[in-house]
Amino acid sequence: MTQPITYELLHVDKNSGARRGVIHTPHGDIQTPVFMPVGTQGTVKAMTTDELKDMVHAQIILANTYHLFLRPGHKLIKEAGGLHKFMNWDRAILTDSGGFQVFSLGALRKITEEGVEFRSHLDGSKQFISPEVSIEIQEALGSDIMMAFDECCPYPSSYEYTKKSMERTTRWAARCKEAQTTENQGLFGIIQGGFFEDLRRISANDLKQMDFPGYAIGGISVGEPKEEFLKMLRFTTPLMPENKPRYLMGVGTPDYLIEAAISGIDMCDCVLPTRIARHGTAMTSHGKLVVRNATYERDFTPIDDECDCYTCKNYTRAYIRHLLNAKEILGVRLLSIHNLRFLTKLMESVRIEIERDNLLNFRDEFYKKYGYIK
RNA sequence: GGGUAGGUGGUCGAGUGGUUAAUGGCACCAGACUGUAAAUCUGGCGACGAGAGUCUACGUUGGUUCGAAUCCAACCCUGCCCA
Repeated sequence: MTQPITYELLHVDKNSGARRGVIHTPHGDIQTPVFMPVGTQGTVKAMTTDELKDMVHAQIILANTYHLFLRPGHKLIKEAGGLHKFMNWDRAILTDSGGFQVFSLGALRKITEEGVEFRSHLDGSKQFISPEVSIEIQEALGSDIMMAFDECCPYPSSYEYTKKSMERTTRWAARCKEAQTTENQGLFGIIQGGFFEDLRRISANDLKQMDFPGYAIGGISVGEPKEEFLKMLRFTTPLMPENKPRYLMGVGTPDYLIEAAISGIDMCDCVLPTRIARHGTAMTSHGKLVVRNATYERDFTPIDDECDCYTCKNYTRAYIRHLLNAKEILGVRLLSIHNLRFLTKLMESVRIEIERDNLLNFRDEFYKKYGYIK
């Protein structure tokens, strides 16, 4: 069968080693490195799909297996014609497997070799997700890229626990691959191993044997110090195949995204831009800006004077602060548009700078203005 | 004019003799947020002080008491009812 997800390497930055490429999917090409907005429940919170295309220029978005399984149910979405049709999005979709919920719903789940029993955060009911169930759900959703069902370990975790967990994740990955029945979806393996280099190496090697069309790094950016993050990122990325997409899960902040690209990552996703937008904070070229704060009460300038987004072209800090203060939905919407566009724009710049072999200089310039965050 | 209920910190509103600078909500101020249990959560919120602490406060004035937002008196003001 022809592989539905393929990676084409266009250029490698001679100075940083960063990759400029294209991922071909059944729902269009993705220019990489790419930032993928997260739309857990079949919606990037507060955004219409037209806004995601026209204002944010999103090439691909995420959705979540666990959440859509609980509500409205994957069968309903299949009945609707799949998630693309259900949510009116004709570009690529990547679905997370529910693996992150094994981590984030720590208190509400029980892990066994067979799978994970969750207490639904919605109604407390018992739910069970195994590698096979996760794939069944993701196939029903019809995403372009499915993720293997994994466990994302908390930070810190002991060597013993991390090792057991990683080995189980590897066995689960094999079961996911075995369970897949569709030919128009690509299943990515997830490298785990916490903050232990030998475990990362084992995980990467074992998963490579299974020949997935793409690989992800999971289990970092879970609250560790930045040095730890960078160390693990720089150690793990070179272990990933060069001819396939490399996806760093759950990142993030502008500085992390640039570092990821430099180390050779092609894809990143994060809830941060939309979440902090809802909480009143903007990402800007000069660092983060808490628009809620009283300092901006009479600031009639845009969120970011260097931004080309709809929000920055049309609205002021003072107005957005007022909307947030008055709890008007528009404030959250405008900030979400801005934050998402800020990151997709950042990645556009990253792609251009890679082509010019100039990403390292770009990073230095960016940090000068943005502030290097430890 | 008579009766009645009441006047508490930005606001609404608890508190009816001491451990009360005074519960709580809201407003306000700040912080956190990284494969979304998140339009959420945490903290602050009389003044001065880095702090220990000091001072000023529960309509006003006076009183009772070791001690008063809490009890008493007069006055001022507000709501409601009657004339």
